[in-house]
Amino acid sequence: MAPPAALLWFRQDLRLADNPALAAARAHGTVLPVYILDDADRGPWRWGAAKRAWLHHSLRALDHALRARGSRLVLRRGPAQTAIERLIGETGANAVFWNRCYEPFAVARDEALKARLVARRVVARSFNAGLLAEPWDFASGGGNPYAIFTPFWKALRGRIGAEGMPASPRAPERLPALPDWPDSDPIDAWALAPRDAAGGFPPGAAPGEAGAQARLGGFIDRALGAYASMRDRPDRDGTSLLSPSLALGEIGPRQVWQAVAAAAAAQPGQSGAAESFLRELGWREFCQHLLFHFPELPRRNWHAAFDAFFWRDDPAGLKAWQDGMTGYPVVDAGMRQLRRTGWMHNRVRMIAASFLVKDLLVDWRHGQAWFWEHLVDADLANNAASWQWVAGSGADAAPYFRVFNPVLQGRKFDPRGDYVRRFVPELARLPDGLIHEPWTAPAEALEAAGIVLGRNYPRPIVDHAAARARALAAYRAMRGPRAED
DNA sequence: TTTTGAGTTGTTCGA
DNA sequence: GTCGAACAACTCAAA
Repeated sequence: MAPPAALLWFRQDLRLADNPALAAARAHGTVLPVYILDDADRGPWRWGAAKRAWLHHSLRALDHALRARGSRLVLRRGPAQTAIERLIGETGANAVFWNRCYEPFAVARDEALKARLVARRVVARSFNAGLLAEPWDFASGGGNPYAIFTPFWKALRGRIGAEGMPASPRAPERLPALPDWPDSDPIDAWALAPRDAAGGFPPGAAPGEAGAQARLGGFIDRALGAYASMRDRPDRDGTSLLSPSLALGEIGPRQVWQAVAAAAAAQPGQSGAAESFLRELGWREFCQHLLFHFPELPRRNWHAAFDAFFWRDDPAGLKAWQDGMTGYPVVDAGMRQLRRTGWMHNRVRMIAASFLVKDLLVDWRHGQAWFWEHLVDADLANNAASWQWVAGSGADAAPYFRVFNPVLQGRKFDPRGDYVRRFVPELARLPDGLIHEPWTAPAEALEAAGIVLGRNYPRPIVDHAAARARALAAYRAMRGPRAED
């Protein structure tokens, strides 16, 4: 009789290397790799279209890699607990291994599942593959979760510096096949990548573990040295573009850390750049930390004072923002990059988010929902924490009076307008000096560029100076009642 | 317990 | 054109 199988439940860890649950499953016995499409568990935070499309290709890549090792990926859908118990019944598996997820629903679900499995005498063990440090790993001196990034980062950075990074398990070379494979859903039946979403990925990024590794290596060779300055330039390929891979665990933060730290050690001139990059990994950790300790983060203002904020109901403005038709070129370029590629440069995310929240005074949750649907790297913690950061309602957030000026930001970070030209082609023929504010262009310049404002490119839907003043007034009004106490 | 220093990413205004 | 200050208080983290 064949030894009982260990179920390896893939979740947001779609890789074979640096996968402690896989290593444990393999040590236990024959491995049954399974992925469960758990929409039923996720409530309102079912993954959006862009991420589902990425997931489709990532699962195919994972199955391919498993088959190259003599195994395969079994696909099931439904509530995870039902799917897992059914698989145990079908195969006689006596163990389940997984790497932890930290969204509130996942924590609750996995805890309940573990208790249930243990009661049935099934081994259930979980591991950390997704974070440098887990949310319960450390707290501030007072015992509270960190709420400010810098002390959080000092503590995390200091610990890794002192203790080093635990070694990552390697990808197994072979994974023995089961004598009988349980049924698997055909992936096409899941319709994760409908035709109109296909192909819309950022150039240079490829789904799957191998794609993530290639991207990391290329980034370190090509862009790490200049990261500190070039990371802010949407017109350059200066970022790692690893966010979609990190979001699904095609690569883990420890792998990224180790590779970047090794590059910095080999070339000491890069250590400053490497530190600034590692800091961004730190922000990812911080966001996870915040969500874990404040599960309401995607729904409620972290600063309760913002519950009294007066958001405008502006469907037309929201639609113009979503469509990349605000009349502010850098905002429109970003929003169109998002629709077309499923990704937006970080600097432009801030500019576009600031525009929605401060220039239009639209509730940050509307922006959060749009990003959730359209980002291939959608991550509940990053998305919620970052929108609240921009809105000013979040932990360690931008001060309310910090309102991005889309013209100045465009001139500063896209100085030649190359980024705008790529995504807003109707402006491509405007000279560099006018491309971030076409409404100020002389009539002959517009004519020469083939632009008729209001016809083939919109006039600004709000006047930024007036919108800024309105935003500051709205924030003052929010604070006002407290001042009278 | 109290105190002290500090806090990702900006903009505008006036000297 | 450049520079520093104001913008607003508040809460967190650590001593």
